[in-house]
Amino acid sequence: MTIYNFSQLVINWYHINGRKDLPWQKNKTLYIIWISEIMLQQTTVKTVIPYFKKFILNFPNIESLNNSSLDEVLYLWSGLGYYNRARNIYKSAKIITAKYYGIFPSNFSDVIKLPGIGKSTAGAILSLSLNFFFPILDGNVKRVLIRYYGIIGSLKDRIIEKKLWHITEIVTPIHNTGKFNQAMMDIGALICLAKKPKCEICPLSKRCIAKIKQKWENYPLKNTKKIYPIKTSWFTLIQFNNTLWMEKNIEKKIWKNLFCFPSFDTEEKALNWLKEKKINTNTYKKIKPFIHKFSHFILYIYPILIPLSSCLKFCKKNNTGLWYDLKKPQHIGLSKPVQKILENFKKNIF
DNA sequence: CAACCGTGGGG
DNA sequence: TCCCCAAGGTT
Repeated sequence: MTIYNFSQLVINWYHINGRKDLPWQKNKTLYIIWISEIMLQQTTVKTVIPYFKKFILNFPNIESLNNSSLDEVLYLWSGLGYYNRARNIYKSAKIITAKYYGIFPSNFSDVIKLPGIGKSTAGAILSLSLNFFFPILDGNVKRVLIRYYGIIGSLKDRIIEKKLWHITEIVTPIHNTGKFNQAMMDIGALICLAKKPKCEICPLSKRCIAKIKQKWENYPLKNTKKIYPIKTSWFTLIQFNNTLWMEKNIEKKIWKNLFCFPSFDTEEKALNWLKEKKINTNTYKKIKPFIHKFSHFILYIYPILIPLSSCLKFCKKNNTGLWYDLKKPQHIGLSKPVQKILENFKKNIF
């Protein structure tokens, strides 16, 4: 099959079956596509949609982002994960304002220099928004190509990665690049599923090597599974009336710049810290522990509740602590476990 | 360059 | 329940 036929099959399929009504497809400006592409990194469409709508409503353009605070951006990102993406969007808004007069750049070398934008995302932004000729290589495209061409290997293999880039550069058409790229992602997300692909409705099944060999499970080869370490964290919920004490994660790598309860990897450290702050540790109440799974480790969270009868002053470097008001929540970034604890607290479960 | 960076959901 | 995966990029 010629390359022309490959891209033509994909584009023809797109005209009938492709997704054209996603929230970021109504007005495909560089800004809209940029935000959506960042949100969609390693995240499903279903999860992204409500976050995207809320984000665009609050930040309709680069200027609004530039005039905002990082806390406000992280507030709208809370629960979505991979918070570096939000920090990079904020950084990018500053860069775009300073370097490009507030207008999102439209040439590849400028776009890819922005933090959080790699080769594939840069290509996606420019092709989906402006129909520029740039190939992409996301998880969807990788899976479609690796099956269609019957490539033996793991997605983590650098050589496979390079080979796939070479192929996507060849199959991507010069015209209708935007439609083609969208179609490849649609086929990957709706048909060429990781598990149980729907080959019977796939426009590429006729010459797909994985389909012909009846071995889609082997494309791509599965990675050897890793054992994830287990870590523990004691969350100290210091309560005064309707407020809880929180501190911004500065030095911690995880949940950086988000707010969290003072946390310690052992109960002893938590108790010592409380004693340092002259808080009576005889009255604290243990709350049911729960597990939070990350992509690379498992965290056992042990919340302990310490009600105060009078408000204490805490010192935190750079004034990055605050009394979180449950009745009038500050706009700050919160991780999922912290959000869950706050919800339970509001429901009076503790 | 392998490890790091979150979270939700499907099978 | 458990395991794997999902529109990646950075260090």
